[in-house]
Amino acid sequence: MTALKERVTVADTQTSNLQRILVVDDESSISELIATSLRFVGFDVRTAATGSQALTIAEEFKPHALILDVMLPDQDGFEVCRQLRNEGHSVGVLFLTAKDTVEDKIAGLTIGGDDYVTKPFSLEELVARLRALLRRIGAVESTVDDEKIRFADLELDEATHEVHRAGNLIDLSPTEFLLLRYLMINADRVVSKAQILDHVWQYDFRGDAGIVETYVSYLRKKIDIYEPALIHTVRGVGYRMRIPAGN
Amino acid sequence: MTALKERVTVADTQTSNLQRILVVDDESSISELIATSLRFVGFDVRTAATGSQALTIAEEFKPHALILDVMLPDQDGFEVCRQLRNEGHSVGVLFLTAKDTVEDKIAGLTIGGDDYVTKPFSLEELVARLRALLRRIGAVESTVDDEKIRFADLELDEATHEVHRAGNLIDLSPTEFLLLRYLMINADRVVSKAQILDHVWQYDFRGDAGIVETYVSYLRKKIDIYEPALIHTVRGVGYRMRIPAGN
DNA sequence: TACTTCGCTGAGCGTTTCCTGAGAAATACC
DNA sequence: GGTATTTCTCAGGAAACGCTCAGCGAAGTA
Repeated sequence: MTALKERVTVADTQTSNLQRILVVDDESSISELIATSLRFVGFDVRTAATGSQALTIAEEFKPHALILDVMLPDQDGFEVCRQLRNEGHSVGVLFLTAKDTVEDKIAGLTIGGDDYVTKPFSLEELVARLRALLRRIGAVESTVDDEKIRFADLELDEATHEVHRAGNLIDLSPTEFLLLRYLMINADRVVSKAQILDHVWQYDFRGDAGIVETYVSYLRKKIDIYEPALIHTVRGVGYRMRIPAGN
Repeated sequence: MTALKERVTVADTQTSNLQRILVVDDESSISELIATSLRFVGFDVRTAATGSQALTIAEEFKPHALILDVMLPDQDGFEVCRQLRNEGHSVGVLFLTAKDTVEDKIAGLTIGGDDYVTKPFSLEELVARLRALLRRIGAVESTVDDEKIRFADLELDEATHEVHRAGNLIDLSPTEFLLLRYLMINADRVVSKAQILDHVWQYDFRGDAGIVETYVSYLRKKIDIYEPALIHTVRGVGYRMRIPAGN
């Protein structure tokens, strides 16, 4: 599951064999952000701004999963979900909620394999959660993908949130975990600090790109105390995971 | 009986080899909640809102068991049960009752292998009771399942409600028991506090997720006074049962 | 070599997350 | 009816985390 494999050119035909995701949010900036990101990693994406629009599009698009804001102008996300399922569609739903959404609105969401992500989120996390959801509801073609990403002697397990290097368990904070995940997915490619910021940090982060340096530093102290070093900086460009060549 | 084995992709065909459960409740929110949850753990589920509808569906669906509200708009659950059995169907029935249902209505229910659960219930409990019922009436293909869940030197017996660690009997309250059960079923995976709340607590619980922390604390004081500690918190994500690696 | 830019990392601080004890309220038990 | 158990809330404190900043070193440039 490398980035290269994911970077498929998405034909906008109905009959692609990609996983179809319907993104529903009334803020177009949000839905476009998500849509662009999902298309880039190989999903077939449509967007809707209202609940009724979502139902109409779902009718013919037949998405494998929905990313659904709970706050919509016409009806709330739960209602959309209910109607959709009453019509027999068995889609997974990833709800988007504000951080301060009253807890009892969220109650029960995780029962059927659905999940929720609070705004503001980071794209890495959103995609990871979406993939986990698709796996759970069985919409993925049983890839041997056992929820693990590997590079060299590094192993990152999405289900347990564990990272091992050369057999040793490594303890990472949530942000460190997301950063490492992003680097590993893009192994052998250079990723800029701006890219990292856009994917790993929440989309409303307004800080300096210098924080990436700090977190790369943290990571190196945890995973590159082993030989050989895997995280390499490409001066003036960004960072790159790679196995150093013999020379 | 691990969570992974339960996480079967549910084909929506009539002729699956899954256990068939008919859920009968006039509140669609309840029946949908139950149906979703049961489908997720690998049952083939149908729902009905009235007694007569239940009889009609049972005719062709031939469920292995019913989950049946005793309060239905047209006739009461016992009557539905009686009619069904007069027609020769030998299904197990798990009744749903309000907490204040007069005891003598419930009396005698458990004689024929049936059982009842009071509303509001927790999904963990409902599923556990349903499984026990299916075992009793012999509808389950005699899995070697001896009603015990084991993890490391922990042993949880569903039949006796007893928990042992390293041979020592451990006394748990009902909620502690359910929580431990949920953690053990999902051993080696991270479960979020939201997931725990949705599965272990009653569906009408409207409190803070902080209560999960409290109960995890109780559990630790009872089962993790032994070495090694099995309940681990994954900061920012949730909890996880695991045997600490040697290193 | 001297200068400048870029990146690395340790220190510090405010915030969040988590743990746990104490006590009130509800429930079950005798 | 009274007692014990259980459930739940709350709040203090400890630890982890996210982030900023500043100083230092390394890499590029003239």
